[in-house]
Amino acid sequence: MSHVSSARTMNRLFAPLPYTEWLALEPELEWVELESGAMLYESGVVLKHAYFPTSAVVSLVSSMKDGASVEVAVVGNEGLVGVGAYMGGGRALSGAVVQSGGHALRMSAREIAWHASQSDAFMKQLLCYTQALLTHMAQTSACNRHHELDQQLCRWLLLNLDRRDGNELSVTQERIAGMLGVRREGVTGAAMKLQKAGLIQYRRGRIAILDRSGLERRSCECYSVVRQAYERVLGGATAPRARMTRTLIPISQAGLLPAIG
Amino acid sequence: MSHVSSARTMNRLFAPLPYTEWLALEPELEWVELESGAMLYESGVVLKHAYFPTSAVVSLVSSMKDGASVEVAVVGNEGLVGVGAYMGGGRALSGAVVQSGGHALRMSAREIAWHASQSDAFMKQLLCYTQALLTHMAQTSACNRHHELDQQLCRWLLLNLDRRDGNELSVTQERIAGMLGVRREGVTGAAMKLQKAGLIQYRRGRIAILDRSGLERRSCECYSVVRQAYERVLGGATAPRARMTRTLIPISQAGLLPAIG
DNA sequence: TGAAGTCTGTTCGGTAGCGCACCAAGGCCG
DNA sequence: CGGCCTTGGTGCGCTACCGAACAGACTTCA
Repeated sequence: MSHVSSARTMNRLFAPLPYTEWLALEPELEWVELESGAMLYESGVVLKHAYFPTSAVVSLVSSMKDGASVEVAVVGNEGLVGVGAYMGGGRALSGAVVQSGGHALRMSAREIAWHASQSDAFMKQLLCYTQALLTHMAQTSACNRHHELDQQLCRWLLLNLDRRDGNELSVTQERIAGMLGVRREGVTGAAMKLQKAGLIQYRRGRIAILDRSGLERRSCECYSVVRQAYERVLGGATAPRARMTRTLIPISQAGLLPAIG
Repeated sequence: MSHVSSARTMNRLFAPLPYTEWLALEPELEWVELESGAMLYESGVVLKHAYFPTSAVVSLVSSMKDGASVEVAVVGNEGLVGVGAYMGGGRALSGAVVQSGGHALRMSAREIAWHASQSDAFMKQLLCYTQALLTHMAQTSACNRHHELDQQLCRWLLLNLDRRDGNELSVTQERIAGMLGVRREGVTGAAMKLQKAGLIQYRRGRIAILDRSGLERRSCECYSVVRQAYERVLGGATAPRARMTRTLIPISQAGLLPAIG
């Protein structure tokens, strides 16, 4: 697995670690491929692993008995899925669904708890991320309550775009509806508004973003609040992923990424 | 301040600490009185203190530019307000409003960060609480989206009751509306439903709970999910506060608690 | 006792989103 | 090619909640 040695640059939590501490973590990391739509775990279960997405994007979802659900946060290569693994209890605080297929590094819950307790630098990274996650969740909650559907859709698209390559998302309106906690028809309506405004283009499970800054303008304040929360906590080198990776050589990822979808 | 020595039993986070670690923390704790309605801090500011409520109850609130707001969690003597103080960044992730007046212990942000890094047991308590808080926030978010106002009101009343003495809350409908992120009139309607059902009695800024188990039945699942999250993480000794304190000698608190309201 | 302020109850029109049912258009596969 | 499944677009009645305005009731304090 020669990929693992480059993992440090592919999940941003690892980047600031001293080299010696990285060496201790590396043997515990395992590459996994996450398929779009897969459920990593359900709320409340005992966590076996924590996942550090590299190219994948994962949604944290809170769901009710009757099947209704809402996304409470999104995780890309700036964070990890399964914070419960090092916070005690070791249980999942919400469900985790792969929003957009790709790769991740995973570490067993036991190992991550152990290494967090041993390495101050690693723990600091985990805690900083968790704090940003709290902000993310709080803002999402307020946004769901007060803002209109098309604004929420803008926020959702932007937060997902920032965690992916390219300017297209492979997602059905049905899935988005589940994340925003509304009906599919509602998303249809909101998406059409954005399409008529020339911001996006929708075609059967694929959304192409035509005007990103237009989306940002149309979005509510929540997007930038959340984004700033991550930037503040993770340091300056946190430009949106799309911008970051555009300057990378795509070949290094060609071997990792199958057709996105 | 002879009260401080009893603080260990009055905020549950301290209870499980080894005695020697408690001795290290105690000198840093300061009693403060929190007045109902006071804002401890606003979202995003640099935290000066973290607060460990004893008899007070504090709401964590996410608010938008236009003044709209939602409560994302409630904190009583099972937790602390200002988790950002030990998570890096040191900034408030949300606003904090005193929901119900009373007392709290506070510690400077610097000291709490320092002691958390020094004491594994203390850090464990903090992290366990933070995990429960995450669950609380996730569930609240889903509840706000999917459940009806009178169910949400039940949840809100119960979560606040569990963190207070007695079976009365001193709170205006206006304030509740701000917490649930709805209009005051909506709360009036929901409260009247509950009153007609014989569950509560409302009179000008005071709600008396007439039938607690009825409220629990009428509430959505969210109340019990949240409550179990705290019980699981904080250990078995986490009966609702109302039940717990009914068996305590009230004299020890008479000196602390002014007229509630 | 009276006036001012606070809190709750009520009304009325407007609207965003729900639930349901149905159709139309891709895309997939035999 | 034709059938099937998935996905997206539409219409319609309904309900919960919004926005604003106002009246009544309780509390406080002069």
